[in-house]
Amino acid sequence: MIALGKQTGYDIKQFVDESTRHFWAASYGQIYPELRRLGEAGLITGQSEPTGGRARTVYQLTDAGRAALTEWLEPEPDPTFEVRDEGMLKLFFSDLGTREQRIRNIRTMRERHERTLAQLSTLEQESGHIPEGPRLALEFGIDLHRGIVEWCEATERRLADEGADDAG
Amino acid sequence: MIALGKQTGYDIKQFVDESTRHFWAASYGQIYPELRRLGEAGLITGQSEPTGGRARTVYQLTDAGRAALTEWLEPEPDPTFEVRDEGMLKLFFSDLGTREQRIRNIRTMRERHERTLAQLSTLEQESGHIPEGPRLALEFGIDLHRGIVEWCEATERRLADEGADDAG
DNA sequence: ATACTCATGTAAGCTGTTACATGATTCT
DNA sequence: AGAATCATGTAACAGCTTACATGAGTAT
Repeated sequence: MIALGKQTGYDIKQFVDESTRHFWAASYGQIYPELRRLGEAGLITGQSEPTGGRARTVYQLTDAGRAALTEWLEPEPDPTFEVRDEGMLKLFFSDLGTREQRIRNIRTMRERHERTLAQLSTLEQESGHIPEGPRLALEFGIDLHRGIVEWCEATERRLADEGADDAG
Repeated sequence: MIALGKQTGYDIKQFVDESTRHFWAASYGQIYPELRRLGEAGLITGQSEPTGGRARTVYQLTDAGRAALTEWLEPEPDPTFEVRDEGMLKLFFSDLGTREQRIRNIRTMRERHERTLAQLSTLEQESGHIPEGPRLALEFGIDLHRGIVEWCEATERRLADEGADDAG
């Protein structure tokens, strides 16, 4: 983030929340201690640059930091891909509930992903020039959540049809 | 899991690893302490049923446990959906590296999701009768990872074409 | 014999969230 | 005057992983 010109912990937090949040979130409780650790490790340096009487520390990469970044950029054979999906967990166990509950659960999932999709689409519209990396990540997110919404729609229809068969 | 007939901590771990793992993982370090806590809360009871000289505790739901489960099954308005995607993070920052590195990164991502897809497909083939909930979760996983693989393929092609333009 | 599976559990540590505390500056 | 934003930071806790320890039963 510092390499992209984000100077302060606050900057980084703002940027994470409007960019990587959907595939890699971060909180102040992570960011500030991490800046301290990166400083101690000699990968970044911080200068105090207050705005008036307001404390403010701006960071830059050191040579060692740039080298570490270059190394990190190299793809690894088995990158972390972890998901925690509460809606899917409830769907998995939905045989223990009612049919109607299962349908409502999928609807709730769909609405959740529709909200995320709307956020990402807004982001896409609002952003003017955007570097290739962030643009690919954004397009990926839109595709992913659209795909999930479509899956929910299709499944809702299927379950509704099966219900109609039962009634008829 | 106990409601689905998984009796021991070991059982639960095995089952998680072949079913919910891709959207909700769990380790022994979570499972055994959680069984103790659920027992203390009066939601489950455990009986010692050794197999020969091998210690073994089988669990069942109490009435309170069944009630808690029924309540949990009800969908919540904003269910957790969290992703940690290291490949996407590297792609996001890929403007700081080389074009060739970016392409290799997407390829690595694709291979990672192809492996997951293969696992899920095998699971689908091998499983005979499977309840609706788990079946929907499995189909979702297959759709999701296939979608990601296709996105990677399309993006790899696009980046390769752009590279060809530059060279020509 | 040997390896694998069944089975239980914990200690140490890492990662990360939530909530709070603090206070200056800027916008309305 | 009051609200929003800029800015830094921590304490307590929640959640989870990794690695280890232990040992019986079962298949090759």
